[in-house]
Amino acid sequence: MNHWLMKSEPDAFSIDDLKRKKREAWDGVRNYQARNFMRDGMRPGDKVFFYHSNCAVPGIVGIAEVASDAYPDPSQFDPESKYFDPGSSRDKPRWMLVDVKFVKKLKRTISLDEMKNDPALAEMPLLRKGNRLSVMPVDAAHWKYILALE
DNA sequence: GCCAACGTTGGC
DNA sequence: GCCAACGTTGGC
Repeated sequence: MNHWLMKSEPDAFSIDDLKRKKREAWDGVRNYQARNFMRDGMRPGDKVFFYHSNCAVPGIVGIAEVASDAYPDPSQFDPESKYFDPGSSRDKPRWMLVDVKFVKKLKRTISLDEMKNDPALAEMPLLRKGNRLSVMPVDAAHWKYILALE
């Protein structure tokens, strides 16, 4: 089983939104590397750190679980959607997504600041300078370590 | 709101 | 295939 981290802006979709809806199609990813992680790396049952970005205290706020295999992101075909991609087609869909389901909220936010200041986490992809990926893998060791911080 | 660090696009 | 221009992400 693999572990992941997925970013979301809480103003757009927060951990509380996922808790309320229980399950959500993770649409709108328009980065090839992030797509490849979802398409090629994720399997149902994989665990996910839910990360809030672009907010007062960015950090890990909860845990989710991959709830489907990857399938074409419907929003790429919808001209009304802001995620519409005229370069994609139903024959050859460019963008894939997975469903994720709510597992739990952490008792507290494991903030980006805290992780940045922890030498044990220095090698996390999340903390690499300039990393803007919204979907990325998490080492099993880092996963375990962060859970213990809660 | 600013801007650094990217990724993508398109002219050549 | 290079690279300048442009758009986006996301911390601050």
